[in-house]
Amino acid sequence: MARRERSRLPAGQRREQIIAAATALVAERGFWGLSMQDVADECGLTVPGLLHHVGSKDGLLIAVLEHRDAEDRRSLGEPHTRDLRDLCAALVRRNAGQPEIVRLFAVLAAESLAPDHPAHDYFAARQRTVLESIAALAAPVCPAPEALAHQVMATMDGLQLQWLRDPAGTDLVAMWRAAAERLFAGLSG
Amino acid sequence: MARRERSRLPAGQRREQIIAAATALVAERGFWGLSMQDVADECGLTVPGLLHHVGSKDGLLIAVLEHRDAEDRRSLGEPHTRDLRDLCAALVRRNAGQPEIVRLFAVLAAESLAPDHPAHDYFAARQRTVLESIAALAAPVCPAPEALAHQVMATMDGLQLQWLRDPAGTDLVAMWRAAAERLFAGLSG
DNA sequence: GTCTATAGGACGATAGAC
DNA sequence: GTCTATCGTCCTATAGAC
Repeated sequence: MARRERSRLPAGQRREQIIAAATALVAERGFWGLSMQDVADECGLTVPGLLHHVGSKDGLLIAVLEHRDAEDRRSLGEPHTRDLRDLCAALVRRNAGQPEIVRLFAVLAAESLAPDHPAHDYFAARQRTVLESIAALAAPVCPAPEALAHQVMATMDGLQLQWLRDPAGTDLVAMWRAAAERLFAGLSG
Repeated sequence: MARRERSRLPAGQRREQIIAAATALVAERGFWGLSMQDVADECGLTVPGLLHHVGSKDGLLIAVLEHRDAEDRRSLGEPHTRDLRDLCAALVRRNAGQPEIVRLFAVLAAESLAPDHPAHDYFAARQRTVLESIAALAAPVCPAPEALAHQVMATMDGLQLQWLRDPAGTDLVAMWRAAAERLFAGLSG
């Protein structure tokens, strides 16, 4: 990566730029493999300049994840007002258009299994809420909503990994369509 | 981790010890997060002593993966002589007893999405062969064996991630049993 | 087969000037 | 808001003795 031009920016813009650069680099290398130097270079900053904005390397990761959450809330609306089948399809369609974000989550989800990873608690909480949301949506039409929730989440995560590993030879939306048919076959809804 | 006693060992035993230690540490931190110093400490060696056996850090990872492959071949027998449903159940049962190995693969599978990761090609090839094996087993009893293969692999990988994140609150074998019912419901076999 | 010694960097973070 | 300078630590890898 070439070092960019240096210039003075307002703090808000600079922060956005930093988060965008860090998102790409964390998706590529994970958190353990991320270097502040690379992020700084990408932004046309020195490392102390970068640290002025995010405080520490952990702070940078937290900023990235919080920014993602805000984006998600803005774009997805109220999940509990939708049908489970439609919600999943919409989610898959959206993910198919932003492989870099999907990769960010895939890499961090695995890396953060380690209890001392800075995103460990974040991903533990995320798993709980995702499973609960799916189960709540499935409850009216399924006799075992928790079991279905586990399977739905697993299928989405697993298919995404396959797709990220072979984006050219693989169609995420098509794979999900086929999988959903089996997943939702017996539902009364 | 405390530094162990130093002693001279035959090369074969030392290699096994190194691979065991590295397996645990890679599962914990991934490859980018692995340090040769930690592996050496765990084995009661200095870093140059460790490098004498594995050549380089990449060489250590390759040794770990090759050792896993050998173990798998020894323990699983000929996969194509079995029924798909039974094979999956056996695999899940086995994985439920070795969370550390499952974590090794989960972490490396995500990390190795990066094209310059030393295990990138390994995991790309692995995905191809796993999908082909499942599809071959499914072909006699399923009209769309490739689609089923994607879904079976995705479900196993995804459930394993959920289980690793919450081993106490989650039962891998039970989750798979419930999922398999939906997965294999319409099969003619 | 294992060591000591060391090269040669990269790392995250801080202090303080501007 | 960004810099220079620097600290102390960690890293992989090599050379050569034993």
